Amino acid sequence: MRIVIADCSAVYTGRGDTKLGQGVRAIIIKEDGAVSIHNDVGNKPLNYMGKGNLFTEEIDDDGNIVWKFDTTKENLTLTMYGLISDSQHELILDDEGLVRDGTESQLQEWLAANPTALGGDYTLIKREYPTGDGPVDLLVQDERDGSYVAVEVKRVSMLGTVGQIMRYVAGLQETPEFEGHVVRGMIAALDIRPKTSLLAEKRGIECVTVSEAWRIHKANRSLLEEQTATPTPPAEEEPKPRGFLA
Amino acid sequence: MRIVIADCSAVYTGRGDTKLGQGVRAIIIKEDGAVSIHNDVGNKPLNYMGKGNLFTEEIDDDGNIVWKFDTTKENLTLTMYGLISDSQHELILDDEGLVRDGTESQLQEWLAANPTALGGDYTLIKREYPTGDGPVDLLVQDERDGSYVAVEVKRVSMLGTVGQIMRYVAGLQETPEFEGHVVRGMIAALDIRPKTSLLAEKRGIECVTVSEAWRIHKANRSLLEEQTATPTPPAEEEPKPRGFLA
DNA sequence: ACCTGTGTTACGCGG
DNA sequence: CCGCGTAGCACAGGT
Repeated sequence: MRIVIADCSAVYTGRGDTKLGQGVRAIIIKEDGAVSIHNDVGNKPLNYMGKGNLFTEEIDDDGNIVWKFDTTKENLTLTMYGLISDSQHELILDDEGLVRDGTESQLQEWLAANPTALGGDYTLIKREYPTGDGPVDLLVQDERDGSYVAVEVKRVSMLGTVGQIMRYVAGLQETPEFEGHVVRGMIAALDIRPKTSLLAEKRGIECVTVSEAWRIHKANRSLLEEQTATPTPPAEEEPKPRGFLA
Repeated sequence: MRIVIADCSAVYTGRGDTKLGQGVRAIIIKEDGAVSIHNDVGNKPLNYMGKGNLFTEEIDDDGNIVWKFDTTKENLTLTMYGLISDSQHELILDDEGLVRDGTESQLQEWLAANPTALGGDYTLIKREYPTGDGPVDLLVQDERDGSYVAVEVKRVSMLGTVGQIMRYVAGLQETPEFEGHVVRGMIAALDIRPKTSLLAEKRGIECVTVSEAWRIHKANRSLLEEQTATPTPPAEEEPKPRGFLA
């Protein structure tokens, strides 16, 4: 990783256009070619370019160093009027990398294995069920009346989720397989924003907050891990898809 | 800005949970307290914390330096097993900051002033029109048949836009003011993804790609700026919404 | 302080 | 390679 502190300005063209006036900033160039220009505020860089760009160095008419980072679609040009610091460091990456917990995919996995956590006698039809308008997170069947429910799983559910579900439900209702069947929409999330819940209600979409059940599940799970301490893998079998597809 | 290269590990809890194993990484602490931990790949930090956190330093039982960055809702703990480099730099920020061009809000402003660029005899009713399900970017009226059109403006329009419009149109159709009137939905964007365009079609939402007209508008605009060359402030006064400090 | 929407979102996963 | 959806999204702007 190369770290340069320099008095510089920058111009970017590509997905949008930006101009950055003169100032002293930190420029970070990573091993994979990714570059970012930081001021002394916030987490996001002012300008940046992903890996896979072509790096070139020139000197302009005024004797300033000009760095270019180009791809076929984007260009970042950095002009340096003065160099304050330039250092290189060898970073070592551990092979585990960053381990995340509590992601949406984990939530989805858990709900697929325990559909009753959705608050009814539900049976899983399929995860990532293709609706024709994109895949819905879970498709389940309500055993009480045989109706189908398209479930969108979220960590945090905001207004956009409602439109997303409306889209999926509309897609399913157009599918011949669901001719004559009732298809409803549902949001299952750790946190459903008040306005979202209101709007969902208006659109006939059921909202289920699963944070409490999830917390208990996680507690039990870590307890189990402690007790078993890897004598045998707990088999954690996922119920296999059923219904008309399979 | 303080830049530390160290052999370290990190634990984060808050919006999610993450664990970062031991490795040599770059730690950046900015003037406002924002901190980020970078490996040598990509633009995004492995771990980070926004400004406004409480920074504390301790020594653990093994003699390692432990840095904590805490807010009421989040905690980032960084343990350092070895220090490779530690430097401080004074960055200077120009008062212009980053100037963006081609943003969605500029697009919206332009289309509000030139609704015929939407490809018909349209008249602007209102920008950011409240639908009850959130404000729609533009509400225009089609002078040919008196129908109303809810326009969602995007730089790049993807599938989610369709659900967004469906939501707005549904919201408007429920409003008493539009009782008995036709309300349609429209996407106006520089780039509409093929699948998005297809789905929008299916849902009766019109798609207009305005990239060409926008390009011409921008060209004319910069030409105008050159000609006038600041004899009088071009009245074009933008309210000067400044970025970081204020 | 919370909610809402944009972003050169970045990034990973699937086709 | 592109499309699509998530993210500890970050961040700005409004209420």
